[in-house]
Parts: sequence; C-alpha cells; structure tokens
Amino acid sequence: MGRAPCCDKANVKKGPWSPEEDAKLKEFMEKYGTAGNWIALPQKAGLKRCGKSCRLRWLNYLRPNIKHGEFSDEEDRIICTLFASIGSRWSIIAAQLPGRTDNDIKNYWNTKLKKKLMGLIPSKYSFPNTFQTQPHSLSNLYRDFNSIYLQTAKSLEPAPLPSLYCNNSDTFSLTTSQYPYFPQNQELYNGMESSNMLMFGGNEASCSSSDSKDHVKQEEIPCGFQGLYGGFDQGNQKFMLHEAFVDQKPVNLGCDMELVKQLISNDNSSGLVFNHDEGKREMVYYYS
DNA sequence: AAGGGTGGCAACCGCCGGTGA
DNA sequence: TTCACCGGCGGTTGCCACCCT
Repeated sequence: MGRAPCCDKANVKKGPWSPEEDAKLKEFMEKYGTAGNWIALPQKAGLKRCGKSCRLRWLNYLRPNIKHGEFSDEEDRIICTLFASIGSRWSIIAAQLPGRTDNDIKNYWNTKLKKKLMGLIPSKYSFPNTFQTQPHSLSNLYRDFNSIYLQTAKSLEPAPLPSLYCNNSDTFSLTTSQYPYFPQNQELYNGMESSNMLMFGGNEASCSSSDSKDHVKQEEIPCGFQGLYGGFDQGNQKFMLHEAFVDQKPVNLGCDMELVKQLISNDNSSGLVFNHDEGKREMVYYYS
C-alpha cells in the first residue's frame, strides 16, 4: 500500500497560479511564515491548493530576492563545474548561486546550458542520439566518443577539438579553449596550460592511487597526479604513450594504438582525455 | 494566414530521508 | 525500534509563446 496523499487531490486547484492566489500566499507568508507546516498552510491562508504546491510557488517564485532572467558567464561556469563534480544535485548547485532556485537551474541546464556546451563540439564528432545527462550514459557516451575519435584521429585536420573526459566516479569533463577552468589544484595542470585544457570533476583522489597495471610503468607523480601522455610520432603514423609529466618531461614507454584501445576497453580505466594543441593531436590517459 | 513543430518554463508527481511521537 | 508525517528533491509533464514552412 502506498503512502497517503498529502492532500485531497479532488478539492485542490492545479495549474498556473493567479495573481490573486500569489497575493494571498505572499501576504500570509510575510505575516506568519509557514505557520507550522506547509500542509496546513493552504487552509489557513484560504487557498485551494496543495501544501506542496504552495511551498513550490513560494520558493521558486514569490520569496524575496529571487533572481530571474539571464544567467551570467560566471553562473554558467559554476553550474558546469558543479554539475560535472556532483551531477544533478540541483539544490546544492543552487545554494552556490544566490537568488537562483534549483528548479531554475535545472531548467536552464536542460534547455540551454547543456546545448550550449554540446554546441562547442564540431558536428563530425556529434554525440550519439542517445545522449543523456545521467552519469551512466555519460560513461557510455565517453566510450563512444573516444571510439569514434580513435577511428578517425589519424585523418583529421587540425581543428578546435574539445576533449571529453569521464571517470569511474561518473563525472565527465569537456575540454575546450572557450571555458578555461582549472579545478582545485591548478598546479597539477601547469604542464597543460598551453593546451586548452579544461577539466571538470577531477580530484586528487580519483587520479592519485598507485596500483599497478599490467605492462604500464607507473611512478608516483608529484602533486598526486598520475597519468599517461600520448601523441602521434614524427611520421604521424603511430600513437605513442608516455609517462605523464615526470619532471615535466614525458618519458616514452613505447606503447602504441593497440595499448590505447586496450586501455579504453578496460572498465577499470579511470579516464581518457583527447587534447588538441597547436595542430598536434595528443591524448592524456588518467588511471587510478 | 494557418497549423505544425519546438523551446522555455512553471508546476506536478512520486520517492526518499529526517524527525518526533 | 517502529511508524507516520512532512519537507525536500529530482525527474517529468504540460502549457504557452514563438518560429518556421
């Protein structure tokens, strides 16, 4: 048996709020607050509405200092960063944006911001139609994206290619030159500064373990970062992997595309970033 | 001018966790 | 410890305005 409904559905009004209802609710809230609880409020305020509906109307529209209208670039950046770090925890994201409601941010993300970000990716790398914002789907998306890129990478002309990153904790990142942002430990990425790197959702814990992987040399990298660094060789024929940023100098491990593919197909992979730098095709692989 | 499609957004639904009796 | 209640949350729906053909 399910939970009892919070109100008598048959006797409550639904749909858009009228100015009169807004005025009643506003006046009541300013005088008495919720007067105990939201469920009882409509009756006390003389409203034929569900308590939850009143709460929503107040929180999302009537309460003071609500900000409506265009989101600033700074707000965009905060939303993107937090979404990539914590996912669709809209209330937490809203807490970082004074005057914005979780509903507003959710709508903004779903209708505009997501598309704005996706629009940065050239059409030849279009995401599959199945693209969803759920972390699990993003993991799949990341694999698809990487797979497509690997198949075509060698024939690509230099282009402002953004990078997609996803790790086991189900966060993802997009790398472009248009939204430069370096997370918590910017010094981690000093070596990448010239390469249009943007990382969402990265954290020290997710890329600092020292477990060994077969035939991949690993060392403790300063500042908690471990990874592989790759790029095409001189003849542009073979994709080479290197140890990343040991003493700021890549160390050639002599790995080729087959290893890259192997790493990608390995579910234990932590993440993979394709990066584009001044016409060179590069890749950074993160592991945990 | 009309009607079908699309986007934006307010509101609803149902689940979950906290709390107090 | 259990259970009911309530608030909060995220996903989804549905309406309306605008655009395109």
